[in-house]
Amino acid sequence: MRKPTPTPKPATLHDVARVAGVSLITASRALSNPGVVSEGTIERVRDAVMKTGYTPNLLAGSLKSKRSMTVAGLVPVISVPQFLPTIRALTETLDAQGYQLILGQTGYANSREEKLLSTMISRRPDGVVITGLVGSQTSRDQLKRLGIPVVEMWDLSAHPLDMIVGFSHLKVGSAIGGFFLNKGWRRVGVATGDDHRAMTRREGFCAVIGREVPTAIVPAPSNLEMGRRAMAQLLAQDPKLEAVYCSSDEFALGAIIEAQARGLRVPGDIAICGFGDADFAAHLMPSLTTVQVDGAAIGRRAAQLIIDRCAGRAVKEPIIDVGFRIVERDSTGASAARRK
Amino acid sequence: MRKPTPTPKPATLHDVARVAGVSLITASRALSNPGVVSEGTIERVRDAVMKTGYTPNLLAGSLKSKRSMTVAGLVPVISVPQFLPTIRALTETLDAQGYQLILGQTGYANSREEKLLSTMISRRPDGVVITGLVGSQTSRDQLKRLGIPVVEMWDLSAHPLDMIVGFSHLKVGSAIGGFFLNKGWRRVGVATGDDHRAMTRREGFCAVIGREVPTAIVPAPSNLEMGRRAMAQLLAQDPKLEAVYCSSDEFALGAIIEAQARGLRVPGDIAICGFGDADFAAHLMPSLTTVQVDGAAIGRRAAQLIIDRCAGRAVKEPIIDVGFRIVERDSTGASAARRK
DNA sequence: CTGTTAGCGCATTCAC
DNA sequence: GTGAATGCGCTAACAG
Repeated sequence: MRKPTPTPKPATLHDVARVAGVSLITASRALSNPGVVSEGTIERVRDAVMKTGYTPNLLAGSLKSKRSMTVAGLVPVISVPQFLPTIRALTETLDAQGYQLILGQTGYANSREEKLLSTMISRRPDGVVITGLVGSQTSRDQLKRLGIPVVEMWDLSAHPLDMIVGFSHLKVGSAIGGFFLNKGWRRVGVATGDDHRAMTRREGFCAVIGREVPTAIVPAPSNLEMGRRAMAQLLAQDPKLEAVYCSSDEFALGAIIEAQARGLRVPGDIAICGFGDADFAAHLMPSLTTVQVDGAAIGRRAAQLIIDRCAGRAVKEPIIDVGFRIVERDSTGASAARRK
Repeated sequence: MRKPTPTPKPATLHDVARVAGVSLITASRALSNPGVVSEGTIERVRDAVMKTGYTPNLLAGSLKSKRSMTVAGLVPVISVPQFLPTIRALTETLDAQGYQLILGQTGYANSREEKLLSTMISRRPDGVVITGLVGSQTSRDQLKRLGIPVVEMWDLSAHPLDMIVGFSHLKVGSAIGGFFLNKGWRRVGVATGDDHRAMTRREGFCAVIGREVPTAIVPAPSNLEMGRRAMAQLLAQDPKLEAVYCSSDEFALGAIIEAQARGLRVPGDIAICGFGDADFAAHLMPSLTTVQVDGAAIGRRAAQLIIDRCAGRAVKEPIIDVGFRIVERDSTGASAARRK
């Protein structure tokens, strides 16, 4: 049985000031702006802080100063490996400037995005970073009204809500399609999550191929197990598929395993391309051809945009394309060695 | 070039009350405690909220009510897959009760833990969830003084700071050691991260084996690449090693790859055991023997403890052992087929 | 360099 | 059911 209602009243700045024998505001300054306070005073205030066990109340400070030193960050799901480097870079870049990232999960459903955004905004962040384009008009209006910097990321648009850091999913799709065509593959398929960005990549892919292709769609986020099922589905549609593009590396790994389990050689009988360049991609057997995106750079740049604008600096380039590149490995390799 | 200083003054509850033609407090109640306000009034207030584009300021509300509806969560590094299920379960369980998880990364360094904790506490969370045991006395004192519920997790202790949810790393180590002994392996090694919990597992392992064993230590968090290097190091110490325990599954995968790259068969020439039961563990070639821990359960239970205590309910069981189990797969399999 | 005054936006406490 | 006053803990603005 543990303490159900502990009530040790925490010290306030008032207590510190009293103990230090200075006024409230001097104590405040000694802690947050030591430059304008004399050495001796700072010393006495620091002592008082120790004695009283004072911990500042940022809720109160933020209320008055109108700067919370927090940035709201929205991601679909935190456990999707794809966004981890971005989240990490965001956290660290912001932290270096004293900002705290407040993470929220929208869960690939726009309804939740709207609600979550409202909750986040209630805590008065100094900036907002959001995965994908802000969909709902309500949310867009709300963000604009707030007048705080907003960065959309992991996508691109000529007319962002405010600022944007990402790359073109349409171009990624076209690039993969072009890559497949170059290899001479015509019987191609797509296994994809159903989120907007992945669907846009599929669109670019089909545009280049020149027609709708066999497609297996799963609810995002896709994973290894779904990859196995999706591959089974695709092979049912066309047993002689030459190549498949999968919307994530985990998904692609599942596809490879399923293909191998059916006695197909990868890439001998069927080639596979993923997306994301996960840690493990280079180390699989066969190593996985995939699309590399610098997620950490997205996070860093997004954080920097927020920081700059919070510091009152005008941002010259509010639309940043970090690009992407296809990393060709064994899972699409050695076309000479392929097929019956 | 974008707006450097936008200043659309956001609506306050005061504005809402004025537009609705009611008093401030009535507007407040209509929004946060509709039960005690008449239907018509609620209607008018809701209308006024729309018209004004009002978003509540939780900073102000929390300052007065002394409940921020936030919970601080500290993890070593967010991008370590091991903790993702825990983080996710925490987020979702708390969210269901209206709480927001504020995540912070301590980075496996206690110095940062202390500083981060102070920052977090400044935002007056209603509870704190922290990975591992709180090390520094300063931090322990600070947390106790605050009088808010604290859950330590991913470890166990007879004397937690407040509450704890986890399992015994010493027992995990012993269990793996016992498992190896049972298989008849005596020339065994350990590849481990240098964090406290991993080192404790190693300790338990050595205790059962009965001596210090060849060990490769890498700075946490361990990853695939380090696994390759660690395995190389271990084989240099003892080329005839029969089995290796690795402190994470990513680490173990690296070890397997390095072994295979050197022409060793796994488990034919050398057996490998990981820790964590990552998604991919079951799908590797060979599938990976590892230790399964229910990370999501840890998150759920921890969140529930916080929620209960915030609701004023006394917690009868402040020490929760979620246990673990060894999942035996091919990487330690078929001892009959082994070795020269 | 230091102090005084005045709120930030809201919820609690008491009245009606 | 509704309202008026009060202050949560701190900092911006202006004095000295």
